[in-house]
Amino acid sequence: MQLKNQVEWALHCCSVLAAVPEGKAVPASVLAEFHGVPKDYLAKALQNLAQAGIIIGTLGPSGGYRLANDPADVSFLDIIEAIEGQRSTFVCNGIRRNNPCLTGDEKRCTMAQPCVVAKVMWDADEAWRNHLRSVRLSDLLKTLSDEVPTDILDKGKAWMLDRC
Amino acid sequence: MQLKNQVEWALHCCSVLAAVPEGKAVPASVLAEFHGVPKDYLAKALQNLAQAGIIIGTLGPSGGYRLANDPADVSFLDIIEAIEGQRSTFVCNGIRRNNPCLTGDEKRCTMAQPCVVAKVMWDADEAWRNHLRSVRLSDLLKTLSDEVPTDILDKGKAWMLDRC
DNA sequence: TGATTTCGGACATATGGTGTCCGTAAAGGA
DNA sequence: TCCTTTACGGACACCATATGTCCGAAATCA
Repeated sequence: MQLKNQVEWALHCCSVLAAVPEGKAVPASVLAEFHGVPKDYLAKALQNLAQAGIIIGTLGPSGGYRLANDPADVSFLDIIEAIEGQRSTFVCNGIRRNNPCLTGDEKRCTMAQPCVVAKVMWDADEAWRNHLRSVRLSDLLKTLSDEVPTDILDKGKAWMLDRC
Repeated sequence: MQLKNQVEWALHCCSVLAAVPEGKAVPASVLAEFHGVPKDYLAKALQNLAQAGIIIGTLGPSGGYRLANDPADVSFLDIIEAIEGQRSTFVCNGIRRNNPCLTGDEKRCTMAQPCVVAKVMWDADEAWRNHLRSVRLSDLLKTLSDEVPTDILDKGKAWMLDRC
């Protein structure tokens, strides 16, 4: 069980878009070159982010992507769910139903209430999501400015502004 | 991103083994029929559980599987990791390294400290695991005896004892 | 000895992640 | 108006993994 590589790309791309001056649009090709990932495949991930309303794509020269909302309003979970979908990591196939020593009525009675195994798994998923919901892009930017040398951060920004 | 079906099967199998009288061994074929899943593929999952030291397999007639430890000492996480492995759901491919506007020295400096994006993701994984670590097979048995009608539970136990 | 069981490997198939390519439409500049 | 740039959407190929099946070997017990 493993998240797609696109999740890592999407998180880093959103981090970049949050750091870029408001109004500037960054083309997918620039984001791809900056992160060293295949442009066409990254484009798919960016399309998903756009469909989820996290970023906005504009056409034509000087077009590209920009954040749709304030970085404080975008959580890690928003970005991850835009790429991975919202379904839980655990799917209950209801194998209780296959119990060979139950009558039809008893099966219906059993299946009427949720599976206790599934409930534990779904609670764990909820703990995972709660943590990811609590971290916003603004928090990420703050941590970055605290932990990464200023000149390296500025170098990246300058490189980015130079081509959008 | 989705857990294997084998995880569901393994959890339900361990639940059954925890409910069976001590000393009794349940063959893989019986567990497969009880849950209505393919025997040969379930056998692979049970082998993983055995290698992880969660269950013990004994050969020959009247052989089969039994729990290796007290149900209070077996967590959901133990079972899941035996099937899925222990690696985190998020893998950091270090795309920071690909930043095209950094010198070799600056890349080394950047990569020296952990990626802040990855740290958030790993913390979320840890929250997931902490919840699964906190739930034991004994808790599951207790919930089952609370929420499932006694006659249905007994019917299953009788069916199981009848063939092992 | 023969039946039963786990164990381990080999193999086939299905599904989904990864990556590429192409045509279309929209936007801006010459 | 024409050309370039961009996002958008679909189609396709490739590959890793999940799923499922089969077989032989070794161990155990009647």
